[in-house]
Amino acid sequence: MATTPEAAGVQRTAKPTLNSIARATGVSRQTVSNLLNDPDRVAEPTRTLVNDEIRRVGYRPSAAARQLRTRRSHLLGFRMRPSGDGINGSIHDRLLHALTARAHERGYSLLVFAAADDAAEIAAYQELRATNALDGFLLTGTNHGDLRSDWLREHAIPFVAFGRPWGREDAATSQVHDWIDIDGGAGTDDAVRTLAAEGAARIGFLGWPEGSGAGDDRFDGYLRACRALGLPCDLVERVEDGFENGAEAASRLLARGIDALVCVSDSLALGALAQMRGSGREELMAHLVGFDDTPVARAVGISSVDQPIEEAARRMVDLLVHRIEHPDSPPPQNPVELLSPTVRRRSPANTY
Amino acid sequence: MATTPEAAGVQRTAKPTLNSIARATGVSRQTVSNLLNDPDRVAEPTRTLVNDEIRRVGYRPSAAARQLRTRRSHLLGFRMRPSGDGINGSIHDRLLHALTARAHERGYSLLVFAAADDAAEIAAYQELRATNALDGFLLTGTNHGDLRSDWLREHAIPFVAFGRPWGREDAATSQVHDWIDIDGGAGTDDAVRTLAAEGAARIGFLGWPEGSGAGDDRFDGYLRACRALGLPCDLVERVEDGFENGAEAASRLLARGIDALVCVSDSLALGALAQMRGSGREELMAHLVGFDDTPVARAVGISSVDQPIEEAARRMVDLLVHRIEHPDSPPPQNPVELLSPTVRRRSPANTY
DNA sequence: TTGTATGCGTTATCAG
DNA sequence: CTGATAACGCATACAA
Repeated sequence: MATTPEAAGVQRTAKPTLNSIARATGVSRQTVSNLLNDPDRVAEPTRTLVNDEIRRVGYRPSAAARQLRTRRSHLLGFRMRPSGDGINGSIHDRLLHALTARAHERGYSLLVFAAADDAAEIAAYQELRATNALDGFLLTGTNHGDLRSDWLREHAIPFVAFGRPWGREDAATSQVHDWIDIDGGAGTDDAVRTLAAEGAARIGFLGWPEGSGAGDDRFDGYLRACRALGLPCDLVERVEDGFENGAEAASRLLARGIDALVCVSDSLALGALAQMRGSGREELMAHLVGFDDTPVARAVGISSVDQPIEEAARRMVDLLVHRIEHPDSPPPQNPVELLSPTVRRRSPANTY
Repeated sequence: MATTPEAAGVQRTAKPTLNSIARATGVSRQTVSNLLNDPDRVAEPTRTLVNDEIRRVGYRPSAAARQLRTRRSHLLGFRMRPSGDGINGSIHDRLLHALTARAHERGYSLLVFAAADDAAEIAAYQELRATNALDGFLLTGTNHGDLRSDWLREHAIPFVAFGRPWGREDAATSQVHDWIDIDGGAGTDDAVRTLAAEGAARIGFLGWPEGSGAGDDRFDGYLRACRALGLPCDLVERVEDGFENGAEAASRLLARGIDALVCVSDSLALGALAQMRGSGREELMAHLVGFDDTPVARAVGISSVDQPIEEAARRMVDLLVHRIEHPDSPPPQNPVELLSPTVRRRSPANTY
């Protein structure tokens, strides 16, 4: 890689270091260090002098050296999940992006890693923690009896989850660990009420099989609203996620007579939409609500429950950073938080 | 952080280090180091002795210390792009996942960062390179006169792009920098031929406005195939990406009389599909081809050009790692590579 | 084959 | 308010 010196006029100087700028300004090395970490400790004459030199040479502290000394990497771990359906997966993408942005604002970076299953994820924690000294982890997709959170807690590793610790009676308020979640039940509740206010009397529910935390939660919201409104609450189909399944289940619901439909995902909603059209029940298309407000729903014009992902990401990072930087002071914000989603009302594109 | 010693029975031992396991086994510190970096240099009796101890205490080398010494972080940078349309965005997600997995196999991790535009991305390179000592970068979405690649090249920072250096006559073979790309033109070419073989005579093209590398490339493929086949090649609409735009443009194409349609994205294809149905031209839906083979296309049953993203990711990582670890030996693989996509033929779900 | 010395860039401790 | 000294964990000549 022998670059001829004259060829690179721009920046042929060696990488600036604490030492080099100390020499250049005639102060000692730790004065420079102090200036960076605790500016008030250094008096005015030297302060600007050193500051100017720092800017002049474009000095940036070495994360490795700092990490070696402070045992902090300023790195947060995030596991990449397989794209899955992809329609709903876009929300994962959105979360990652929001987390990255917020972490950056707080002086942290995200280290992403792939893991096939939860066991592999735990192994990754261990490895990343030991070698790369990750300061904490951001979890997604918590499920019943989640092994990951247990492991992390046992090892006293800071983390915050997107999703409640499901499977506990007190899931919605449980403080077994820090978490931020979206109140899915409130979303379906709201959807039912919106539909009912528009005149729907037989509102169907198209959800996931019993057993998934988020799915059950959304089902509960449907139940709650229908009962409160005195509407039938047995127009229910619960199937695995996916377009095809949505279409099939919707056809059964259609046969039983519904005049509106709430779905727990946009994949299912899209399938239902197709079924409605296929069955010549186009008038129902405007009374269909999906979940996640994915780009597909926006494009096709399906109403959907919009989750405040960016807000959730902000809180997750803030909470985690607090746990890392002030391990034994209580966080300024609630360590468990249920955020409310919003129903985005729209009607299928007229051409569609 | 005062944890009572007796409370934590599990692992109260200090973090194992090169020194600690050297002491425990009675050898010197660098013997242990050697064992790790060049196992052959240490003789059999000691080898297993030390190895056992390493496993016993679960020793893992400190990345920070190693990085400080070797000036290598084993970290690769990847910029998160805004989700955008989201339909097409899922391919970005897929790429990131594949890159992460391959990097892991090669002993590297991905550091993701957010940047609003290319200028911010360059600033991020500089910062991440200086502080976190990233070994290299993975670029996506190269465009005409890309500033990022120029900057990286000037600063001799290893990188590989997903996308050609557009805007050069020799884009398809240009070696101005390492890149892997999908041969979009081959994809549309293939799509046209497939459609023609099935009897289509007036094949339309729904693409992006002139000026985007990938878009022009795909248009070229269409042109090439139509001319070779003696088919009209002027049934063209070029609009900004999106469902609505796709629907509108498709209606114009429909009016001009087409019997098949090739689109440069699944968003556009989905819009076109809607338009076809809305216009009572359902028979055309089976002769529609999108691009990227996104989950939406799979769900709805739109044919689509599938890009070998995983393959591309594998090559990108391998190439970049080679550049990092063997800066002046030529890479074993071609530093620029055009991968062929595959047309996934399907027909719209019958219920849809 | 194994051990000794030294330095990577930073922060912490404790003098002056 | 400033500066000397030590240490973080590892790798790399070099010497034995």
